[in-house]
This record gives sequence, structure tokens and C-alpha cells, in this order.
Amino acid sequence: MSNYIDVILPLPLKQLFTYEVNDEEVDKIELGMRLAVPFGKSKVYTGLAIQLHKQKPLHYETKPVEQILDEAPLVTKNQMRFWKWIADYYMCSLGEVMKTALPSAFLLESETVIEWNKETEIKAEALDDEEFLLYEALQKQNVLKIHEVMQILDKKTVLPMVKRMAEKGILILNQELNIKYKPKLKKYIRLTEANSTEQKLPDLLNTLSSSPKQKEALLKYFNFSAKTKKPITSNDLSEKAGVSTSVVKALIKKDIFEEYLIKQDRIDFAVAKTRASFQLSEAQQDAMQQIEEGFENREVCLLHGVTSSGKTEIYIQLIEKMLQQEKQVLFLLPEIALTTQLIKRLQAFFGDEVLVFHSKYSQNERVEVYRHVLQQSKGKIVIGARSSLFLPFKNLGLIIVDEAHEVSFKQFDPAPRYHARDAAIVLAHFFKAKTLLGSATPSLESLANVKDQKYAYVRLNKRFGNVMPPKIELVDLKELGRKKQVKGHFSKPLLQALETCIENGKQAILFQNRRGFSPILECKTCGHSPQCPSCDVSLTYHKHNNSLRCHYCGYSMAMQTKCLACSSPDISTKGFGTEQVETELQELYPDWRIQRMDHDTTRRKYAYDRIISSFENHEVDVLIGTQMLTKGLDFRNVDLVGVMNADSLLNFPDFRAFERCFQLLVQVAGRAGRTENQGSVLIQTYNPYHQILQQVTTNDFKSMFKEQLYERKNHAYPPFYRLVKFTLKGRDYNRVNEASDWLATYLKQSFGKQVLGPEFPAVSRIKNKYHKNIQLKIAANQSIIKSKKIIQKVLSSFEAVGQFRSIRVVVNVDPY
DNA sequence: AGCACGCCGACT
DNA sequence: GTCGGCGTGCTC
Repeated sequence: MSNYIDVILPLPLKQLFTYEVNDEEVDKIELGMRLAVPFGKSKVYTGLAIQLHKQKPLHYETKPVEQILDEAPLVTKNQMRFWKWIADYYMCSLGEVMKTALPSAFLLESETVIEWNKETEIKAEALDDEEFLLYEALQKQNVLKIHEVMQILDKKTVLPMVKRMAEKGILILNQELNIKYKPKLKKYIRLTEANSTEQKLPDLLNTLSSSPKQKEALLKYFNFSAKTKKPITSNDLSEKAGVSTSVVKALIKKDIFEEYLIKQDRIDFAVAKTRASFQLSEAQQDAMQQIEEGFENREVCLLHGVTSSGKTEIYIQLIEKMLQQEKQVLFLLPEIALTTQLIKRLQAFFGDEVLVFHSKYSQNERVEVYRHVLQQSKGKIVIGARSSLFLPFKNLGLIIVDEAHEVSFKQFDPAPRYHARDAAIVLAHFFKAKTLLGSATPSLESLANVKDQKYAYVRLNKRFGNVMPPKIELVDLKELGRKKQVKGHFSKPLLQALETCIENGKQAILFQNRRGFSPILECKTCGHSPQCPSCDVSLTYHKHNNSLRCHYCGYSMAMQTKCLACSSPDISTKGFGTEQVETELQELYPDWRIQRMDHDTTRRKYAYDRIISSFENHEVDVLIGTQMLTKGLDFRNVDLVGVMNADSLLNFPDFRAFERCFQLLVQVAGRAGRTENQGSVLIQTYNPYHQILQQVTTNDFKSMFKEQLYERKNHAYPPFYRLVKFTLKGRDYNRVNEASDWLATYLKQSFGKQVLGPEFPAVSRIKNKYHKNIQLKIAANQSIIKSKKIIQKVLSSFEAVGQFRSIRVVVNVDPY
């Protein structure tokens, strides 16, 4: 009887795929290994083995597995369980989970390559122009990939012609599996085998009697290898012997030395761990004890510590305790907060026990981190962004989610649209491990879980070293505007505070939650503003390259001098961003050193670190930035934080806008006065009596929580209801409307008034596709499993409607 | 998702 | 005539 293996393919397809395996392979295959399998007419994909069985599929012929790619499972049982939970809860396919869970270097894919058939004799005259071009190209380069052929011939459909040529026997087609992971190799030298014994030494020296430098190098080599028994590179040797590299090269040429390669570990920081002991403050010790007590009967604990209350020291102590029990620890941070500051602090303490995993790491580095975690060969502590949840932990004891309120923990695109904080709790549960959520401004959801006694709660009220909390004041722009006390975007009080701050040799931070120079260009004559041709938005003005750009699709055009609609030269910019704040301030104070930090200035790999360290070293007086500034940065010399315009935060059309505004302002405020001086925070606004802003000034999170929770209950939002958002996308406007009406109608049959919409979002067309949203609210006491089954059913009948084939439906569970 | 196949309008 | 657009169906 034949054996079959069910496989997950990294595609957005619901089903598994079944392949046949021979007896020899059955013995080798373990679940969780990768298999190269043929798929479709000419593709080879990497599949993941998840079930062996003997049931021959009824309705189709199986294909054989092409190759077993692993010697041991790459994916553990616990990971499989976690993948399944993600796929179920967030309503996506296992293939999509696989794609995010595994570093892409693990997912090999085949590519068709062509080769000239040297067997068949073809006269150049018999070839047409395009065939001749290929012929020429293949003289220079042995094999060509299909996309290279497309470039050479400068057209899109090349496959029919390539196939024709293959049939005529001019070309050979091959499937090439491209191996993406490349170990890092370093060249070393050693004695060739014939010369590698001690006894040979006198002979060798003899032969080199006429070349003293080579003799010297050889002696140094013996000296070195006798002492250290370590491999040596030719550069090191020539340096040690004080000879040039050509001397060593000559020895290689004489077959006395040979070169060989050793695989290098990319994850090798060589940091000395200090484990410098430090004393927790009394408040920290208390908190530590409460956390441990909390973990005795709760799986999750919320550590609510004001900014700079010293949460990191508590984390370090907890991690240390886990290490003593030989457990692994995962330390999750929002991508943006993964600055070297925190990593360095942990590395200084734990040395090479710390592994780092995030998107700025190369594919090769990620593969090595993955393998280290899997084999538990290095590093029991992983610091990473949300995707590090998918690492192959075997013995996880604790997950710390720092800045747990951050919305960027929710993945938006592509699927799986998971929330790392929620998924972390589930993952920890699988390991019977604990989860610690740390934040200065916890989310309403987490606070509600505390209120319902689901989470333990520890409050850390005092800033470390009894630093005073900053003084927060609101500046009424409306009032001051009337009194003519506003210059550009700066009010007089803010300018005065800035002057005092800089004169005292301190630094200031200005926060403006919008990038670019000024969002849109507007004609003063006809009111027209340039639009993106493929999205339903106005283009934004970027001063640094004098262009207009679309934030959704990246379209850009040159800045205009005349209105595109009426040719009037009277055009101006509306709204303002970081770039304009920078320009204005620099004009007012030409001597100040001003630096901007936003998406545009931090795009390159080390730009972020560079800006931060120049600010730390006081090479900059004022730092102007967006949200980026709020994430886990610790500057010692900042006395003043200015918020340019708080209103833009309040006016978001989102049920979480007020909560987010509160969090953001408290976080920004926390950047001020982290040493003995009391810092001050000035918030400019047109609505100084808004209750949220009032609550920020008094840091009254309790009222905020109470009021917002009441609002959420009234309007049936989380945490009282779960949301599922459906976004329909399609090229045809009418089709999108029809399809969303259909879907909403069918959902209403089961969920009634809990279905909202369909509605066009604020930006209704992106990349030439119309978007329309439907929202479903599921009460907390309703069964999610049942609800999701109904949703699945409605969706599959939707997919069965022929007219809606061109419409894509994106499902987002717990959207943010 | 990707890719083939098939149909249709637009050009060398 | 064929190139490239797009709708449709299928992948073990």
C-alpha cells in the first residue's frame, strides 16, 4: 500500500495538498520537515509535511514528492498548534501563516531557466531576430532565467516562443531550485596535507632558505597554531609575521599552504556579559514581588509603569530568573522601538544569550537566528518584533510584551492579520508559560481584562530615582491667535519655553504627527488640489525633492508652479508637517542645531541610530519628529517637549481616537525631564477644554478609562464587542457595490443589526481599486467559534457567485 | 497566489 | 496576422 503525505503550501489556499511517498522516503520524512513538491504545470514549491497516511485521494492522481529538504523537523509541534490557532482565529489559510512564520530563505521556489542545446546544430541564418538575440545572450551567459529573457527581448509573453524553441530542440528548459540561504564563509589557510606533520618542518625550512620572508611566515604559522590551535586567515598571518600578503600567496602557490573555508556565524556579537548587578529600588522590588505573586494564579500580568519608572530593570530580573530555570524568554517590542538602546542594555547584561530578530535583519541572518532557537544552540533570550512569535521555541517560560498598548503589534497586510499581544498570550498558554504586558499607557482592552480579574495588575507609580513627573500645560491657540501671539505654527509661550530651555544648555523635542512639508497643495483661485491618478487622495508636497507624492501607491510628480485646473499661479500649501516646523524654527533661530526625525529621514538602515546618537551626544538642540519619538527612547538632557497641534490627534474618525490621543500625549510627555530637573510639556491646541487633553495634563488615566469604557459600551465597541471587518476590493465600481450589498445582506440574515455598512472608507480608491467596508460586531458573550463558522459559510457562498470572481474580500479580525 | 488557456481589441 | 489585456479555472 502506498503512503501519502499532506503538505501545507505557502499559498493563500484553504486546503492541504497530498503527495505520494515511496517506502524509503517514509522512513526519512518526519512531520515538520520541508519537502520540495511539484505544483501545477512547471513549478516546484516548498511544502511543509504535516500528516502521513495511507488514504489514496479519490478524485485526483497524486504526484510524488521531489525532494526532502530537511534532515530534522524545522517546525515543532507547538508551532503547528500555534499556526492552526492563528489561521482559525484570524480567518486565513495555513499557507499564509507559513509564509509569515518561516524566514523566506527557507521557502525555495523553482524558476525556469533556459540553456542552448549544443547537441543540435543550428545555422545562425535559420534563426529569426528574437531567436538570434537569445543565441547571442546565451553565448555570453550559459543559462538565462525567464525574466532575463523578458528583459532581453523587451516583451512580456516570452514563454510560448521559448517553448517553441525547446520543441525544435534549440533550447533546453530546466527547473532550477534556487537556494536562497547562503552560509557566510571565511577563507583560512593551513598546511597542505603532505606538509602537515612536525617532522616535515626542517625540510620545509630548508627549501625556503633562500626566501627569508616566507620562512618567517611559516615559522609564525607553527608558532601560532601550536599556541592557540585556532585557524588563521592569510591576512592575520601576514600581519603577525610582518610580511606582505604576497609572501603568503607565494607559499600557497608552492603547495605548502592551502586555502579552505569555514562557515561563519552571522549572529556573533562577541559581547562580554557583565551581569553587572544593580539594586532595584524599593518600588521596583515591590512590583517584582507583585508580578511573581500575580503569576501564581494568573497567566497574564499587566505592568502599568509610568514612563521612566524603570520597567527594564524589572524585566532583566525576571529574565534572569527564567534563565536560572533553563527556560527561553521572548521579549516582544514594536518594530519601531527596536532601537539599539534597549538591545545594548540587555546585551550588556546577558551577553550572547540575547538573540535579535526583526525586519532590518537580512534573510540569511534570520535563518541563523531561527536555527539557533530551534537547536537551542545559542541565546535563550530573543528580542524581536511581532514575527518572532513564530520562532521554534521549545522551552518557553516567559513572554514580555513591552509597550503592549502599541497598535503596530497588529499586522495589517498581508494575512495573517494577527495581533502579537493577543497571540503572545495564546502562545505562552501552549507552553504553560507566563505573559507580562508592560506599558505606561495600557490599552482599554488590557485594563478591562484587569477589571474582569483575568489579568494580574501591578502599578509602578514612581519614576526611577524619584524624578518628578513633567509639568504638562495646555496652550490655547485660539485665544493666543486672537491676541496675535502666534508666529507661524508657534505660540509665544512655546517659543519662550524653547528659548529658556536652549539657553540653559538643555535639549527640546517637538512633536508633530504628520510627515512631509505640508500635506496638500491648494489653488487659491479655484480650490483645486492635485490628485493621485490611481488613488482617491490628494498628493502631498515633499519639500526635500520638490515633489508631490501619493502615500498610498508611491506615485510622484514634480511640484507645480501653476494650478493644473485653472493655470492660476496663486497656489499655496494647506496643513503642516515636520518639514515645515523645521523650516520655520530654523528661520526664527538660525543658530540652533535642529534635526528632523520621521519616515523620510530614517529610511536608510542606520539613519535612525545616527539621529538618536547625535541627539544623545548633544550635537542637536531641538529634535522635531513624528510618533517615532514616542517609542522607548531615553534621553537624559531633555527639559522641554512641545506638541505642535494636539487637535489632529483628536479628530480621527475612529472609535479608538481618544484613547490613542491620550496614550500618545502621555508617551510624548514622558520624554521630558528624565533626570533631577522637572521637565515641562507644552501642548498647543484649539480645544483646551477637551476632556481628553484635561486628563492628559493631570495624568488621570482612571477617569479616561472609566469614560472611554462607558463610551465603548454605549456604542457597542471592544472590549464589549469583537469586530470583524470585511474589505471588498475591485476594479469595477458598480461590481464592488453589488458585491458588498450582497455580502452585507447575507451577513445580516445571521447577525441582523450587528452588521454595519457597506460603507466607502475615507480613501475609497487605492491603486485603481475601489474599496468598500462591512463591519460585523460580535458580542463578547456570543460564541466566536459559531460566528466564525457562519462567516466562513457566507464567504464560501460569496465565492461561488460567478459575477463576484473579480472582487477580493479581505477579512480582518479585531481590526485596528 | 500564480499560471495557463481562451477570448477580444489594437497595432507592428 | 499577433501582442497584450483580462476573465476563468485549477493547482495534490
